[in-house]
Amino acid sequence: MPATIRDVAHKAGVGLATVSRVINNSPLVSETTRQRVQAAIAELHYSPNPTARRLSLGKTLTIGAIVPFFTRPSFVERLRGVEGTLADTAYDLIVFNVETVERRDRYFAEVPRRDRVDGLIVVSFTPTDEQAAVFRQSGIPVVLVDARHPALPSVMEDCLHGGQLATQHLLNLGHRRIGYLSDVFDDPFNFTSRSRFRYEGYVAALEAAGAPVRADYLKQGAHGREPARALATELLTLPERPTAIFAASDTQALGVLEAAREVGLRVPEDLSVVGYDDIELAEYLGLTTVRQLLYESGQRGVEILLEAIALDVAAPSYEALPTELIVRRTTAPPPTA
Amino acid sequence: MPATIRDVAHKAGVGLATVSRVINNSPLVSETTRQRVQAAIAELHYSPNPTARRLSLGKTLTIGAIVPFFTRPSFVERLRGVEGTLADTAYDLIVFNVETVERRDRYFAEVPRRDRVDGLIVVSFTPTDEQAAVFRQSGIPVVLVDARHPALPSVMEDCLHGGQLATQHLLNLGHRRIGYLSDVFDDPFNFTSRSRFRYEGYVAALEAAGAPVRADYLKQGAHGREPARALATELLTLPERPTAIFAASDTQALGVLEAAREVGLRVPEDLSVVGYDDIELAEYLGLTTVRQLLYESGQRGVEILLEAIALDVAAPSYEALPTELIVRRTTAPPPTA
DNA sequence: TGCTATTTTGGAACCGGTTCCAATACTGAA
DNA sequence: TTCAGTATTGGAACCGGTTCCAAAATAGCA
Repeated sequence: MPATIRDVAHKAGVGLATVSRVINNSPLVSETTRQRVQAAIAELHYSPNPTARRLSLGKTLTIGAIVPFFTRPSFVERLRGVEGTLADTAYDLIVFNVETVERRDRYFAEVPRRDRVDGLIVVSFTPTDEQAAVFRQSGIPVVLVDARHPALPSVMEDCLHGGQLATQHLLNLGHRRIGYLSDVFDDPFNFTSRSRFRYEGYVAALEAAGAPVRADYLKQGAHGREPARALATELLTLPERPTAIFAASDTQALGVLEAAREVGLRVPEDLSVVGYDDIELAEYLGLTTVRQLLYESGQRGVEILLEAIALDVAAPSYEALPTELIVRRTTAPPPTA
Repeated sequence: MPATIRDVAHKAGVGLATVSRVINNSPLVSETTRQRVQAAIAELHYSPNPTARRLSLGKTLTIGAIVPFFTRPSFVERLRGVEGTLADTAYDLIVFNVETVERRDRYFAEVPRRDRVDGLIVVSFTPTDEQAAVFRQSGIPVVLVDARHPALPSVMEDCLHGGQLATQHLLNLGHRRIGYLSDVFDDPFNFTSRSRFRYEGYVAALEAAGAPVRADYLKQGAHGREPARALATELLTLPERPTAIFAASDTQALGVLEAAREVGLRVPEDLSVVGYDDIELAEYLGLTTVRQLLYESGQRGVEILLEAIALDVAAPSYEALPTELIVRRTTAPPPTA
């Protein structure tokens, strides 16, 4: 059995309060006593029991992260930012992976409790107003990463700007007929108001350039390469097909590339394609895309959370992370230009 | 402040021991008392404080997972198996991500402690004998997933068989000059005895078929596409180049494909390529590869761990998970055949 | 009805820390 | 040398559960 603080106190010939002070390096201990206690600690290989500490302090010294972390690589990268930032603190990270709506609801109900975690990071889920209210009433700070709610602190990349960047790039190349392809704006997970913001950026860029925003150039479907391929085929067989397609994710951009191949269009000569996310594959395939600060988003989320814990307030806030356009080999001037 | 067990006891007019019995549905409570207590619990929205429970029980109700989880997609998939299996139990999962040797050593030293976790899953690290000894002395069960050590319970795919499968496939197609490309057998993380086992499978298959095992057909270097590309180029510019290359990972197989393209060899007409892992990209590119039961490996690891915790013994064991050959479009008979 | 056997029940100790508060040990000045 | 004032120290209560053990309540049987 491991040594307890009482064993140390006994061996060092001091009271337990003194040992506790040494452990938490309080200045209220004389140098000689400190050394005596430290010798005892070393001799007994003592290290404080975390559970007892938690109970006594009334804190869990634990941060929870609710993440759909396996469904897309970008979530994993954000989680990595969370883990990496927490690793240098005294907090443990408990991971709650969500792959179904049921699991999400279960975690949303069970995890945000004072005696379970000291703070909670929620990645890529936009809570409903009721859920946000539950978070607020839980008494622990909850920070959203890659999502946004007016009642909660949020860190999110600037999708609107990202959409603008991508579209502007295509406009600069001379494109005027630019399609937009994404998953549906409202899915059961509430993932994707992101693609809505990207769409808004797309629209803003088009309007600023005086280019038409055509309803038949907007295609939406389930997430994934295959559905995107089908949608892209529809776009590319329109009587007046777009000369460029902006896909709301790289995965979907892959579907677009496939569709182009099938239809017999060369990329980028006949068709320009821009993705979003900059997944590993994007570099391999030379896909022009928008890169987000994924790791940093998790990092900032944790920083905000730890601050909220320290100050015991979690004021709603919104922090936008910049995005960056990565120009590779799938974009070029339109064929007629 | 949330209600405590004493609040419930007071409200229900019973002693705390009785409330505790109701919570842990002990049979030693009369039906009427049980209902009275349950009413009080419901009314106060009581739920037991996990930290207090842990301290009292002397268990952490927590499982730790030390994983290099972001460095490769396959690790994430295994971790997913761990998380998914734990989600239906009373255990929390604390994740320790390792990206540097320092972090690994720190976690190996700090995490396997009775008062920290009840059990530990170590993914994709082969411990040294000293490390294994530390694990055993920690007093908590430690299960290796995707690694193996004679002193510890281990779950690992049958690499040898995987290597055999891939090589046999190429032999069946008529290849006799088959190269093997992998990372070095010993790296600082001790990841890769896996590629050694795969190599052994490769050798076994060649020998069984009476095909030559040539030293100049074995190339090793750092993991990653780029180093693999360089190594493959060496292989492909040999005076008598191999007609097929078996790469120890899909990532490295990508490098082989690039090298083939640069050297002007068509795949699979001039060169057959087999990878290992079946990463997402493999399907996209039509890469023939060996698939492992990644999710299942994490799952089995947890099952073994929970059993060891329940029985309070962690006998060394080794469980091999089957592998499967996925034939796609990068393998064909050799050009001369 | 009386007495033992069996259920139920509650008190109190315990898990291993932290911290308030009073007690003790020092310090320097008078 | 005495005494106030400060620096150290230790005892005990507390965090919120679980569980041993003895006591109380009920049941069963003569």
